[in-house]
Amino acid sequence: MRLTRAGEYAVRCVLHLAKQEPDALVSRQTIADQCRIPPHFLAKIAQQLAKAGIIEIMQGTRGGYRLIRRPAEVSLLEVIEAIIGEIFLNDCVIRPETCQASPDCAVHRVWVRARDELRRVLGSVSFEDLVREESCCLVRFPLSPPA
Amino acid sequence: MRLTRAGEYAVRCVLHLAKQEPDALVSRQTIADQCRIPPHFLAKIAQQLAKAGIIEIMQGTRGGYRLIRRPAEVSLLEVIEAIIGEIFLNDCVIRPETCQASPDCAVHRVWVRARDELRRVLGSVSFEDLVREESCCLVRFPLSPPA
DNA sequence: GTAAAATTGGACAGAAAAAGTCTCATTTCT
DNA sequence: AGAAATGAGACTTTTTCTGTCCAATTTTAC
Repeated sequence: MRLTRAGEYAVRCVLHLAKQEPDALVSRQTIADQCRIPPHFLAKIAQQLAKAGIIEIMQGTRGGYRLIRRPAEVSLLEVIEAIIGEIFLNDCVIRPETCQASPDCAVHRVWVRARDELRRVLGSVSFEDLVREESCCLVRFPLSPPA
Repeated sequence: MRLTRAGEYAVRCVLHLAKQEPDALVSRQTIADQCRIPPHFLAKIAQQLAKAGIIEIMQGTRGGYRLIRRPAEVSLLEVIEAIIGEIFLNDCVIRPETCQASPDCAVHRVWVRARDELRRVLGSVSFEDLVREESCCLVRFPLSPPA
C-alpha cells in the first residue's frame, strides 16, 4: 500500500519541469541526472505522462520534455494516476466481482470513502502549490549541511 | 497501491468473529471455509492478529480463534495495519533518508496529510459498525439472487 | 499415558508485480 | 549523411505476495 517508485519519479519529473520557466524544454538526461531517475526508466514514465497530456516529448538532437499545461492546472493526483492508474485501494472498489454484493457491503463503502478522501487530498494540490512551497524531491547534494 | 489479499482476509476473519456471539470460539477450518481463505494462509494471518492483541488463538483438539476485544473497540485500520504494517503511502513519509530534507518538502507534507486522512477514515470505523451495517465479504453463495 | 485433532512456526515454492536494462528504430538538427 | 537525442518494446532481475508443506506442539478424549 504505497506509491510505486515510478509514481514518485513522475512527480519529481513534473516538479522539475514546473520549476523551469514556462514552456522550457529539458532533456531527458538532464532530468534523469538531477532527479536521480534511471534514464531509460524515465523514458517509459515520460511516455505515460505524454499520453496523459501532461508533458510533450520532443525527439531529435535537441529533444526533451516540456510541460504543456500550467503548473496550477496539474494536480499531484493526476500525475500519480497517470502512472499507476486510478487509485482504488481495494480490489472490491473497482472490481465488484471479487466481493459479492459490493454496494450492499459496509466494508466496501468504507473503502470507497477512504479512496475518495485520499484522491481528494492529492487532487487538491497543484504543482504550482508545490513549487511555491519550495519542494525538495530534487537533488540537493550540492547543498552543504546546515552549519 | 492497494490492500493486499492478506489484509482483506484479515478483515473477513475478524468480521466473521465479530458476527458471532461474544467470546465465541471458531475453528480455523470453519473460518477458512466460510470466508474462502486458504487455511494455512489464514493461520499466518491469525498469528499476526493475535500478536496485535485482536484475537486469541486456542490450540488443541477444540481449538480455534476468538475475538478478545469488543467489536466496537476494533477499527478497520487496526486490523489492516496488523497485517500490512503501518500505512504510509510513500516511502518518504516513513523513511526520510529516501528524500533529502523531507520535512521541508511540500510533496512530503502532502503525503503526510493524505496518509493521515486515509488512516483517519479507516480508523473511524469499528467492526461493530460493520456488523450492524450488514457487511458482505463473507460467503453469500447460499443466497438466491433477488427475485 | 496415549492417540487424535487441532494449531504453530518456519521453510520453501510459485506467481505476480515492480524496477531497471538493453537494443534497435526513429526523429531532428547540423 | 552523421550525430545526438528519444521511442518502443522485449527482456532480466528483484522484490513482494500468495500459498503450501511438514515437523513440532498443544489440548482433549479415551
